[in-house]
Amino acid sequence: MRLAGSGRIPLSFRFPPPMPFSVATWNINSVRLRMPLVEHFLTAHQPDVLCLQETKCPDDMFPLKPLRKLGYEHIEISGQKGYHGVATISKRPLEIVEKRDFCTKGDCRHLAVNVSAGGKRILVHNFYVPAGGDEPDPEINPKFRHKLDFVAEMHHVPATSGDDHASILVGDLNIAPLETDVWSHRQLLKVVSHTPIETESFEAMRKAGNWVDLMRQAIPPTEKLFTWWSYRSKDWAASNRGRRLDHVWSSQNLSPHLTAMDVLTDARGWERPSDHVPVIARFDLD
DNA sequence: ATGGTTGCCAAGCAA
Repeated sequence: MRLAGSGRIPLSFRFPPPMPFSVATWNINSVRLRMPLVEHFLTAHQPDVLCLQETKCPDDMFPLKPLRKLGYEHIEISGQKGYHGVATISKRPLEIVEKRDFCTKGDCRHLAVNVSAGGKRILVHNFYVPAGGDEPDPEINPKFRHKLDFVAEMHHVPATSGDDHASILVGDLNIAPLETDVWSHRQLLKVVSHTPIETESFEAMRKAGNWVDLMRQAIPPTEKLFTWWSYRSKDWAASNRGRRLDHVWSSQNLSPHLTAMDVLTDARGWERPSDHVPVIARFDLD
């Protein structure tokens, strides 16, 4: 959706003109299988930066060539065979900052890069938080324990900012924090992704890092908003049992510059789709 | 209440 007047100076009077900048996030669920969809998405929507999760692709097999051909010449990857994996793809130069091994399990679930835009250095974190298995009890389910530990460690990822720098955090965070982030709050209270222990730690983590939830800045928390629909549904659109598992956050100094938040729900209906859809945050930077 | 699908890679495991 587009935001109405942001209270700033009208575009037509601004000099120098604002610099558009956009960041997208998408859990692609196998980047090699879905390269045609990635290429279509980049061609149609032209984000400056695309953060992918669940690439399921070793680094030496990552499809660099077709992305470079589309003008995305700057690519940082952190992949492994079969599972997990993140990649950050950009039209603008990237500087790798960190691939952090949260919970020291050797999983490829995080990648941080710097990108310059509008006179600012922007630190972009790309995250793939563990799904956590089925049983929402850390005592009997090690995968849920891992998820809680991972989010606890994310409490120490701050939204660093200043006159000349800012931060963005995106990714599949595998938690739907608000009641309107799931199709039925009541029916999902004991379902991993929406349990109180997860949603409370999630919101505490966001506040501890001084992050702004840009999706909910753009789209009122009273509205249902989903980014994921299970494959285990005959008709995902008709039943619409979705969840908001993918997120876009920024530092406080970037949030006033947000101009649009596009959740590409249609992508769930593309041929051989991911179960997640892309989300694009658009900014006008000074 | 249970099982429903997909992708890895070739049997379950993870989601």
